[in-house]
Amino acid sequence: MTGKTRTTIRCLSPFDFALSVMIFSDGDPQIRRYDNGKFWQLIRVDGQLLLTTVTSAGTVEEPKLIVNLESDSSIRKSVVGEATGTAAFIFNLTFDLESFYRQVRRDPVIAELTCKLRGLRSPATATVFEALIDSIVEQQISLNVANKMEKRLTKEFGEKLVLGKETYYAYPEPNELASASISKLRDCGLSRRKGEFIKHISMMAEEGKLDLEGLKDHENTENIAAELDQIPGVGVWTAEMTIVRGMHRMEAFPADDIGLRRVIARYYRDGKEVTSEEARKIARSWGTWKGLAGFYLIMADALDIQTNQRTA
DNA sequence: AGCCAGGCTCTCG
DNA sequence: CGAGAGCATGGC
Repeated sequence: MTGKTRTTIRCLSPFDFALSVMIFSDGDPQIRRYDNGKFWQLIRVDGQLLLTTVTSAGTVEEPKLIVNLESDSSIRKSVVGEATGTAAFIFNLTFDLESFYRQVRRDPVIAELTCKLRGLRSPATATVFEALIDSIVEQQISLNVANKMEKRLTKEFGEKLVLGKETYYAYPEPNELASASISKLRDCGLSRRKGEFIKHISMMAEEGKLDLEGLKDHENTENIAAELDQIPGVGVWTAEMTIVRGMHRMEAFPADDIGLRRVIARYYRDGKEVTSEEARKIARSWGTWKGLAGFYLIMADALDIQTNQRTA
């Protein structure tokens, strides 16, 4: 028995769906991908895996999303609500972009980019766990290499959903990585060290000694960073990346990030390298959501957008 | 070939 | 304590 259902989501304006999911254009079709107007990935609700396909049915100024859910068993009504809620979280649909735009007016570079990339929202992972594990995988090595390892991790340890002749993989749950052997983690390309950190974190999460998802509810973002920083294998960079990409706390600003420093160098220093201290200084005029401003820079760079503004 | 990639920890001195 | 080595793979 299979289940299929369709629903729509209203979104806070503006929202440019195609622009926001463009980064998944080269994604693995069995894991997470954007292609030909469609975004898809598995979403887990109460242990049930749902192939979630999202398309746009509106405009940037009057956005509306269509969500199709498909599973290998029947889909209950309450599951539909939770799955669409997760989708809304992934795309950060309730964030007030206009007040972000108002805040960055002081900085001519970001202000210009927010006009050219109007409606861009930064996608997040469905769980904090996924953001944290991926960030550990991405420590030090190139994104290209890290992404390959993440795919191997997902296909090796994640649960799969078979629909017709297609197979999809969900991101591994804590228990699935907690019971992984170090040598199998090594086979995914991870260093022994990283394998041990990931296994340890997964065990802590599985045993309830580490409530990663609960961190989302903490008032103070700096406290969350401090708590994450205590975890073995997690430093400032990993904590901030996890907060930004797993919680949508865009007030966090990963100034240590080499990729972010590179785009800051491009748009503010004519390509001349900046230290993390300089990056922080430049970001002072970006208002509350500095992490989101950074994301705009990264996307602008990826799309090779030129700016007229230049600050010396 | 060797160096470097969205870091972090451990070990010396 | 601060500096430095070591780790993993793959692209250039």
